[in-house]
Amino acid sequence: MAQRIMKSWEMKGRNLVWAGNPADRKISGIRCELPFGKAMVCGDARHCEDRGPDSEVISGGAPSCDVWLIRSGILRLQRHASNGRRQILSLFFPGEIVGFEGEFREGATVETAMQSSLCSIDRRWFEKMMDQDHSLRTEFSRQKQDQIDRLYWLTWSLGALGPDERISAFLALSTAFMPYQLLPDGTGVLSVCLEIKDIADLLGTTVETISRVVRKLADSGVIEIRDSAHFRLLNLPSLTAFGKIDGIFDRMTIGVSRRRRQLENLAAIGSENTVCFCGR
Amino acid sequence: MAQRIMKSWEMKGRNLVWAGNPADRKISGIRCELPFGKAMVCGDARHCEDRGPDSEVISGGAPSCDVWLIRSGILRLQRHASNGRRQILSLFFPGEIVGFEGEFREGATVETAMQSSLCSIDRRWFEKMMDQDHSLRTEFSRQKQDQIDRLYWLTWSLGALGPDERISAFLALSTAFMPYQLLPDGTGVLSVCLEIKDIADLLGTTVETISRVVRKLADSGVIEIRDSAHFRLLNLPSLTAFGKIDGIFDRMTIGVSRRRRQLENLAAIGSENTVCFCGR
DNA sequence: CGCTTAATTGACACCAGTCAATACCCGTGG
DNA sequence: CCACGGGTATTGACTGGTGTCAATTAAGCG
Repeated sequence: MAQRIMKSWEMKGRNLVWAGNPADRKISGIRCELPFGKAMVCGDARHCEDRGPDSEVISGGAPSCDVWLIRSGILRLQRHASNGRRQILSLFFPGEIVGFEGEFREGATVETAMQSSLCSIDRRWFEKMMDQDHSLRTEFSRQKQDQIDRLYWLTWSLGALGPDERISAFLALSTAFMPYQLLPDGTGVLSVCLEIKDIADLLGTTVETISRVVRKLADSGVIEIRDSAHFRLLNLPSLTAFGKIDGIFDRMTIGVSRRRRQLENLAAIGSENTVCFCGR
Repeated sequence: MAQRIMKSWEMKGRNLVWAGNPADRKISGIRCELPFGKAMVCGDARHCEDRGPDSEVISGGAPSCDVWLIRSGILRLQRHASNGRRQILSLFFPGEIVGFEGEFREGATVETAMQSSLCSIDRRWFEKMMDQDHSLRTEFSRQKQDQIDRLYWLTWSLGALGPDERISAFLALSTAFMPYQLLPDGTGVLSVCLEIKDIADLLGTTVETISRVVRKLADSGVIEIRDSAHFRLLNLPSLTAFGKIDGIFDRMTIGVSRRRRQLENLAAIGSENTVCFCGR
């Protein structure tokens, strides 16, 4: 079974949907929703979009009239420097809402980092709901806080850690937001679904350095390289230790995991027993 | 007059209060308040504290039962790495509220970066107000957004820019949150009220590099070094250009400036015509 | 005036980015 | 089935910037 899944990943290449939620397709094209506390944010199928990788979602200056809910995939917030360098400031994950409050200033853009399914929500309506519904506010500010935590980590590791430590930490964190197939022996196979260039630009380093560091990690027996996009993590604890995220791993991943689980449950049980507010 | 003020800065050294608001002392020891929209957050004098530099305000893991309003001074959010390196993740300025929502995780601490006046607010009460008062929510989320913008800038410049560019940008930005005395000829004298070490740890570099870069800037005629804490900025536009903050300078400083102005006005006009909710 | 501390300057080394060459993967076409 | 080509990943050689360490100078303070 694990073999079969691996196979499908290999066949589809980098841009894949989450493994383990075949039910995902059940709601595709019908309705996309997200429970926020007791409330439910949704838009109907007309406002769902499947985007290929590197598709622009929010462009710098222009204030979009829509807010976006990520159903699947990963978005990146990036900014280009005049020297041609690009820095990815943040990644956004399924269940998160982006584009509310003009959070993205001139020069910064939000794009899909892989094939993603997005759902547009009317901004006005969302604002109204935010003001009325306490549980929505709670969930939203929790999201915000998660994003800030990630940003804190990135800032900290860019400023205080070396590329090798950052990469180790990222690999460890990836187990929470990329396909990670646990094996019987406790190790697991990580399927990197981001382009290496994106990872390099996120971690403030280069693809060459990543390649070197990954090889060094393999040589020291912490990971095993299956191919350029699949690593078997032999020693996750030492990755987290070397990456200096011992104490904050859970805190940084719990939100993303929870939201993903919610989306999966939603797909599985259907939406008959949930309240649904719609922005259209 | 400008001379007199300079003198007083020199005499008091690094740890000074904002110049230009002598009225500040009027409310000291009586009451500290901050207008949030129509509402007003305040605590009475018993809950105001003057802290010297390097005083711990919020310590990592332990959840404080209080929220803090900064009346004057600057706080720093920092995190220590095991290699002894420290990264400052964010600075907080007068008018800002810190400590709400367990924003600061284990390992991270909030300390005063200079002499600061803080006002403690009851957490429960603040939560209640946040839920009831729309204008307070608006102001608070605006603050949050400002902080995130600053964090974005820091992340971006740590990842994509060199130390010299970061330092130039920081000098330019400093004109908005440190004493900056405009001179008739359009230049101005910046009084750096943070320790150099703090700046180094914020910008992910070292005091030596800062010293070298500052000298290079002086040699190229962009700034003039009066003493180690006072620089005359001869060419602010070229600082912002070299620091790559042309388009975002206003956006990054307007919030801090506005809040400072509000505090000054408040001190000047007194509080007789403002509504006051008190957390105690 | 001398002590302590911070700021500056200098010398050095090394990490990591840059550029270039090679190897690898994968699809195409013969 | 193999040969070929385009693109990506990897490896290598090199260099420059920047952190590190140490020495000097300046500043603050009793």
